[in-house]
Amino acid sequence: MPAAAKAMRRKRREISPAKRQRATTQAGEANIERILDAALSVFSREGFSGARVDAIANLARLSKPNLLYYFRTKEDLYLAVLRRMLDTWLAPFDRMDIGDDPHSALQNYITMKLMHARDFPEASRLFAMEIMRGAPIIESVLAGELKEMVDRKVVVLRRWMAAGLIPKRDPHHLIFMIWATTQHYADFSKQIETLTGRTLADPAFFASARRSVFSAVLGEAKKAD
Amino acid sequence: MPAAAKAMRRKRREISPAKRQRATTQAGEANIERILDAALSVFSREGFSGARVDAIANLARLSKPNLLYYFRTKEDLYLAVLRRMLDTWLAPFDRMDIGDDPHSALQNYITMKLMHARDFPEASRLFAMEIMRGAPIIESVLAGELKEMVDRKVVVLRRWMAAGLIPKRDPHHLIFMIWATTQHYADFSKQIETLTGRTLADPAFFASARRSVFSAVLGEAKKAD
DNA sequence: GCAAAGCTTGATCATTTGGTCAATGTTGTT
DNA sequence: AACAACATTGACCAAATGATCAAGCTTTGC
Repeated sequence: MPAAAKAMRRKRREISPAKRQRATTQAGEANIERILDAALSVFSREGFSGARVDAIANLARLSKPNLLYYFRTKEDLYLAVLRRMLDTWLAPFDRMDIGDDPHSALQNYITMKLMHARDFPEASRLFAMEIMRGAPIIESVLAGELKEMVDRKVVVLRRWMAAGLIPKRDPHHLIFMIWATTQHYADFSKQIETLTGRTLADPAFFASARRSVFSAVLGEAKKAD
Repeated sequence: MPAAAKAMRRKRREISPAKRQRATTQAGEANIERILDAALSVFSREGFSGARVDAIANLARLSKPNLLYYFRTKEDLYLAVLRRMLDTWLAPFDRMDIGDDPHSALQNYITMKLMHARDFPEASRLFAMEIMRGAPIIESVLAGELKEMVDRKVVVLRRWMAAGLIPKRDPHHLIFMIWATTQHYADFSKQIETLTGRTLADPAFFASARRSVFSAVLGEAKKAD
């Protein structure tokens, strides 16, 4: 392959809505699902460069050329996985303030994030890796969609604080604290398990982690829960 | 190279004390320093597989074979970088309780961790990546050295809590919270900068981040500072 | 001044790996 | 049945990349 063509293909691509790969048959749909699952698993562990298309194909019980039939390039596949992950990542945040009082809104969000960390640690790790790489792919999402959401939440949080409903803090740091603490249980689960011998899968451990984050975010001694 | 020999070389190696690479001349020493710096930079961004020896060599202003003269293999280099990083990572934690009252001990540690996040974000990211990969290399350090340290700290924290000097919490979660929140500012700096337009390099932002972590860990409204 | 030890490099290998392609199989539709 | 669209694969390619090596260059110690 001529170097120029390759460079063209490798040109940074933004995350855009559809561009769905092939798939018409029901078998095809199922394959795509399996590929995306496998890809998430491998990418989140090995990173983009470390992931081998071959390994993903095997995990999805497909031959390599067959995988490449559904996703033309490794990068296309990576994009698809990222896009899918972003949806589940952004949705709960967007839904945060819907109703209720500040306390339950925050508690619900934290609980949801922790459940997410417990049930989809790979997605969390993939996100972390992408950010650590400098977010070359999802930069636009961060600066666009996510920033708008955050700006909105900041307004809400300030309102709550002004009304004395939650402790006064810098709203940005508050948000980062929730993200940092909850995602930590997914991203560093290996370390946590080595040090404590426990996992979020253990309900008692989940509960204590939840309480810990609650008290950090909402202040001391919420007897609730 | 025969596949068997390569497999042998790639066999998992533990982190052991010395095994210093070459270097006797002062020029050699300087080169090794430059190589390690460059390697940290590249590894922390691209991961082990994504990092190209060539790129590291260039960054260190050396030819690729010259770099390989100092570190026989890419893996040797990765090990050396990890080992060096672990030292600066573990030391402050080990020093945490030396004197003073609980509050200043924790405050000092948090401040130190935040400074570390500000000044050596690459080291933090490398650590994060290694853990997310499943810690294949530093597993033994986690289970050995680090676990012992943590166990000791947990005892101290419990004592402080029993004496009513700091709020009662699960000590493990407290430690994780400090790590998660402080390292978040290094590992996710890209996201933070995109969302807030600010960096820990900004003293005001550093101070507010510090305050945020303080109040999360030590409870509300420490009027100090 | 000179040998020995350390350092540097251009050229070159061997392997890995993302990606292609032609040929073949399978499924669904009329 | 037969045609078309979709799916699958073995064989293969070209580029990237970790690693080697012989030959030359510097520095150090005596």
